[in-house]
Amino acid sequence: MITQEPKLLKIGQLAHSSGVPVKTIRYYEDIGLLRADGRTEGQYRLFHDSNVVRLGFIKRLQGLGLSLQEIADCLAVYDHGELPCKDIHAKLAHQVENIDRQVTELLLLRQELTSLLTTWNSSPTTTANAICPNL
Amino acid sequence: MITQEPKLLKIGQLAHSSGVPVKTIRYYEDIGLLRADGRTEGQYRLFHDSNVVRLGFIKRLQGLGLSLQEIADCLAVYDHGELPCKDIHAKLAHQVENIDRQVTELLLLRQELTSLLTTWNSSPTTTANAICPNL
DNA sequence: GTTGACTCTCCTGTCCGCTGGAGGGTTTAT
DNA sequence: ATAAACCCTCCAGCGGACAGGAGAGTCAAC
Repeated sequence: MITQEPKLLKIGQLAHSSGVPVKTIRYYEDIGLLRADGRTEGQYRLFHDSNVVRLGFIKRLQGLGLSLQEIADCLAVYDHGELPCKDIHAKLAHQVENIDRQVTELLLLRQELTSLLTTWNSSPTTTANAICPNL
Repeated sequence: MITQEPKLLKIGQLAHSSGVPVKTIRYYEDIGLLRADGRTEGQYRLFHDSNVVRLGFIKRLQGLGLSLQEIADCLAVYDHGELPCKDIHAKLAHQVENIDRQVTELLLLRQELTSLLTTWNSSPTTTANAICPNL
């Protein structure tokens, strides 16, 4: 039986191996995204190393425009596999819908931009259309 | 020849027909997204009605997560069809890349979330995995 | 056992994108 | 002529997501 030791990290180590600043980690703990798994005698936070992954997850969600509050909701799914699930399930489903909407809008914008670009390319320096009509 | 009268709107009218609050319009003017096309005797702003469209554009871009600064850059394309274009062209192209990246990430997240949802559905109330392993 | 790096709490400041309010002038309708 | 609605400027504040720094305690190494 392989004893997989769950390493405990001090905040600086966690910061280092997650790429998230110490200050931010403390902030996340404050608002409940994270929980230290203990403290030393001298009140140093100790984090289970799984928090490296957790922070990665947070950062990924955040990179997609979710607010920390929304991320907290998502994390609740992981933390309590428990049964306020109904709400959370709905929320997640809702998020998925949001994503779909976002994607289609993005694609639309993408098209607009690229068409703008090609217009720009084809009429290289036509100062004529100084006040662009295609707005 | 059809004389297309360019209507001038007071800020309230512009607000009404664009759906953007008066305060916000003034703010946008402050930071240079918009320009009043004149003032009355008594210093009331007057806006060309094309600004209705302009505000719509701004709001759409904003809805897609662009900062007001980035939007300003985009608008510069319209306003000066002029030749800092090189930078702006690059920026727009960059935006397109960003969009692509965002879309792929969104789709990835979407998949994660849906798989989470289905897992949840299939194992209805398995309190067993209270601390979810698939983080 | 002392130095230097690390950490603690608490408080303040920053940037963004507004929003609210005070205090006061302007337009428009009647 | 007056009231209601509208507009002006300026300044303050707010929520989100941190970052900076003061002042003090702790840990690890030599």
